Amino acid sequence: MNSGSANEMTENCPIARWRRKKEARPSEILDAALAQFVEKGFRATKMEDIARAAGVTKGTPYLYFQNKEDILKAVVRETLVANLKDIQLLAGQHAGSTAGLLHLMVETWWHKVGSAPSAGLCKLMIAEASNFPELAQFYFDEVIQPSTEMMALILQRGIDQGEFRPLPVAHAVDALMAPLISTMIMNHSFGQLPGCPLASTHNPLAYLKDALDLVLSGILKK
Amino acid sequence: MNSGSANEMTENCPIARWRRKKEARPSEILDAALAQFVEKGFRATKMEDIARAAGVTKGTPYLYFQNKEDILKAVVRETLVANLKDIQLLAGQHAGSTAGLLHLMVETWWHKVGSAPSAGLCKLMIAEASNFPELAQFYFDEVIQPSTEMMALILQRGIDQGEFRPLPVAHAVDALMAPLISTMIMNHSFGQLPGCPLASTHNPLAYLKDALDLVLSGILKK
DNA sequence: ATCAAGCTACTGAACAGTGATTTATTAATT
DNA sequence: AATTAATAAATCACTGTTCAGTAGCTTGAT
Repeated sequence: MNSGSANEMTENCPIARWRRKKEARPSEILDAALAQFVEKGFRATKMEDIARAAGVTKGTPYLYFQNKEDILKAVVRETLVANLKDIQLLAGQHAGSTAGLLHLMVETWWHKVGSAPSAGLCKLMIAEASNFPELAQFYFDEVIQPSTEMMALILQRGIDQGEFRPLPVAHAVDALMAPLISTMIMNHSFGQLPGCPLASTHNPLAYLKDALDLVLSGILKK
Repeated sequence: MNSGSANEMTENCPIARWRRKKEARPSEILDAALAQFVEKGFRATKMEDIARAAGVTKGTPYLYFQNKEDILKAVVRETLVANLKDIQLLAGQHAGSTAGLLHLMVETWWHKVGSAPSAGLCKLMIAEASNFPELAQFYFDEVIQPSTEMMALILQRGIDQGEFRPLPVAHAVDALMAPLISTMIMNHSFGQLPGCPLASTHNPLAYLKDALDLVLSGILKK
C-alpha cells in the first residue's frame, strides 16, 4: 500500500530525526522486505538491507518479528496467500464457459501475480524450499495445495458439463500450471540477461495465452 | 562415473593414511560437489562438505580449482552441457515423424536429466542465477540458448513438412519446455514433502507424456 | 496551555557463529 | 634426499541477533 513512502524523509534528509510509528512499522518493514527478497533472494538479503529500505536500523525489525524467517513467512502471507484468495473469488463468481474462465484467470493472474513482485516471491520460495523445510511446508499448505485443488475442481466441472473430454485431471492441472511456473521462474532468473530471447520473458502475456490455447485444444471436446 | 567410490577407504578406516592421486582428484571432487550442491544448494554447501564427501580436507579442492564458483562451473560443464550434446545427437539422427521424435526426446530427457542429479543442478542454476550473473550468463549461453534453438529447428521442420500447423514457434517451444522445467523444479523443491500429490512429482514420466500429448494436439494439423 | 517525568520505540555498537580462503607444515612418492 | 600432494590450523570478512543506552512521545499536575 504505502510501498516506497516509508523512507522519504530518512532518505532525503541525512539529519532527519526518526519518528515513533508503532502502527505503521510492521507493514513498512514487510514492504521493504518483499522488495529486498525479490531483488536479492532470501539468504543474500541482510537484515540491515531490510531495515535500511524501511527507513530504520538493524535492531528495529526485531521489535516486530522473531527473526528473518518469520519476516519471510509474514511477507508470503500478505502477498501470495492474498493473491490466491482474489483468484479463488474470481473463479467462484464466474458464470460463462470453463474455457473462458481459464482465459480470464490467466489474464488476472498475470496482472496480479506474474508481472508483480509476487512472482519473484514464488521463485524465491522454490529456490529456498529445500533449505527451509518448515517454510516449504507452510507454502505448500497455504498456496500450492489450494491452487491445485481449485484448478482440479474447475477442470472436473468442465468435464462434467461436457465441455472438456474425460482426461486425467491431475495431469491436466499440472500441464495448465506449468507455463505459469516457468514464466515466473524465467523472468526472475535469466530474464534480465542481455539478449534473452525466451518467449516467456519477451512477451509473457501473449505467450501465456498461446500456451493456454495449445493445452486447451487438447482438453476440449472435438 | 566413480561417484561414491572416492571415499571408500577414508570413510571406513579412521586410521587410513591419505594417498596422493593427482589425476583422480579433480573428478572425485566434482562428483562430490555435484551431490552436495544438489542436496543442499550452492550457498548452503560448505567447501568442507565437498571436501569430506570427496575424501579429502578443506584445503585440497583449492589445489585444483580457483574457488567454489569455479567448481560449480566445472560441474555444470561436466553434466548439463554433456547431457545437451547427447540429446542433440539423438535429434540429429532421428528419421521418423517429428511428433515421434518429440516423444522420444521427452523419454530420453527424463532418463538422462529429469530423473538424474542433473535436474537438481538445473534447479540450482535457476535458484542462484540472479546472485551470480556471470554464472547465469554462462548457463544461458551453454545450455538454455542451444536447447531453445534445437527445439525451434525441430518445430520449424515439422511445420515445413506439413506435419504441424503454422504457429508462433517461439511460443510453442516454451510451451513444450514448460512441463520439463516445472517437473525439475517441483521434484527438487516441494516434491519431497510428506503428502505432496502433484502429478509431476507423483508419476513424472506419465505426466510428461500426457503434457506432451496435450500440447501436441494443439500443434498437429487437424 | 505548559512543562516535567516516565514510558518505550528506536538506535547502533558489540557479540557470536559461520565459512571461504590462505599458508606453514607433514609425509607419500620418486 | 628432493619433490609436492595433502593436511590442518589460522585468517578474515561477513551477518544474524542482542542489549544497554538514547530520544520522541504522552500524560497529568500545575
